[in-house]
Amino acid sequence: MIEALIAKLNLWGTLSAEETAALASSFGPPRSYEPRGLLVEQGALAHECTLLMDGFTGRVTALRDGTQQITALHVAGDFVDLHSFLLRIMDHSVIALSRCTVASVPHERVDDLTDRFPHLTRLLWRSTLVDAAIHRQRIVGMGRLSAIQHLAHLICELALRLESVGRAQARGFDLPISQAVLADTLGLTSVHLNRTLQELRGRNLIRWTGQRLEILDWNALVELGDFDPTYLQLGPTPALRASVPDSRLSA
Amino acid sequence: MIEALIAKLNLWGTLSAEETAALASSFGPPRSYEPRGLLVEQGALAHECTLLMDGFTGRVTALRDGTQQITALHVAGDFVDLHSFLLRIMDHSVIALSRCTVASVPHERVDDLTDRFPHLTRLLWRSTLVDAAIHRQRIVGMGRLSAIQHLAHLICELALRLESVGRAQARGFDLPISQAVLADTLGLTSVHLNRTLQELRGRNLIRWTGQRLEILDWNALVELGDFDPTYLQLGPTPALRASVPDSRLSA
DNA sequence: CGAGGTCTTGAAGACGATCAACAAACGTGG
DNA sequence: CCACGTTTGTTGATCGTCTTCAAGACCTCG
Repeated sequence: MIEALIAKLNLWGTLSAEETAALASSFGPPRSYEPRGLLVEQGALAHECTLLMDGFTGRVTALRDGTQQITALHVAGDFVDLHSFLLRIMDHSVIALSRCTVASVPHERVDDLTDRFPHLTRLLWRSTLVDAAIHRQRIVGMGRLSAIQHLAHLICELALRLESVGRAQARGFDLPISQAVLADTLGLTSVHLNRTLQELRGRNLIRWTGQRLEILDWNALVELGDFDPTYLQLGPTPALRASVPDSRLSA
Repeated sequence: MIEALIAKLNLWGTLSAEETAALASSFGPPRSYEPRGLLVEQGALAHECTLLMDGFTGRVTALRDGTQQITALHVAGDFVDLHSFLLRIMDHSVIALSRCTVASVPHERVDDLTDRFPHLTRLLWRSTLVDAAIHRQRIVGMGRLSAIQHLAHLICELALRLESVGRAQARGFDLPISQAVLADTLGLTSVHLNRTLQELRGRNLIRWTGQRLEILDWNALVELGDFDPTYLQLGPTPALRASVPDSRLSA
């Protein structure tokens, strides 16, 4: 269950057997949430950090006027609130966007781990830095890209993040979330997101039927969204992607 | 010079004399930049972390089409690229937005500090988590607030961040940056930012003549921008703010 | 004094929001 | 297995915020 996390951390700097064991043994029993389930509440005092093992969750901040903005999407292997360990009071909620399963580590345990394992600490720290880099891409997308460009960018990002934990293939990935969620992520209305999605389908770049999002033209998506995967820090360019035929060139 | 940083870290968990000394002695000599000066380049391999001691810098990501988005503003006491220590290759540039002075720590030195001082490590880590929280507020602002609301929010944020390092008073603060910079930060055109600024001035909320930004009605700005300072993690509500008369109530 | 950057203004247009209604899909219980 | 209510997806028409393009005023500093 937590192999996704271990694999992710190992991508950046190998964990010793001792570190791996200490980390793996820190998690409590897995538990599940239904879509819309609340994992952590905005304003609450956190006392544990939660790892997403399967499904999708998101960071949601609710506005006075009743609207909400999703500031981050999480995939398997992501900590949904590792920052709560040092920030304690949550500046946003975390909710389930699909059926999902998670496991948690008490803050005292993280404290202990960071006291004993500087190397592991740096790797955990690093994972929060990648979160921040992803935030920045969202800012760029909202500030300087059009709706369709930003959506293309987000799809590329999700594809690579999911692929890095074995949850996506070159052809596509499961994305069992609603259009409304995607709209709240991109800062659009669900009406406009729907139209943007149709545009993307009309251009034969993607297909998205219920669960499965199929990528029909990876290179065109990358081009459209001005997508540069460097910020995801996934190491050497994933082999899979490199082998996808450039259908734009052949078109 | 680096007291701003020390003070900031001490806000969250006191540093021992040894930790303070080790940190303080890690910085190289101060150096200065003129506006538009390039501190770190997008795509470059970083080998040191830079602390801003005075002035303003920003994280800039350049788009293919020639536009740019500023994803973060830094004030005195902020590390401009602490994340480069663990991410190495920069996903954005850092440029001077005003005349400013900085000092740097080699990555090896940070490595050494994080090996020896777990507590200090957590405080440094924490500062990057606050950066991320600020990113999230920018996302919320761009996604769900109007231009004038987002601008009000940003002004509130800058006021508190500057105040926490002694660079702002209740009446206002120096903000020697151009409107174009502010526009790139909020994801607007400079034309529209200018008009939004005039609206804010017209409502008698702020005055901004050259250098000095004067806050005429703090409470109205907070209300307009839906500003909740929790995410800045500045500890107990600053006394200064609490003592500002509520001119909206008295109006 | 000239030059470049910054600020300001106007007019027109586009992208996305809003409002409203309906269709389709889903899960649940009768 | 169908009936039902609820959530999700889709479409149309209109509106508004912000963009774009263009030009001119101002300002600072060599």
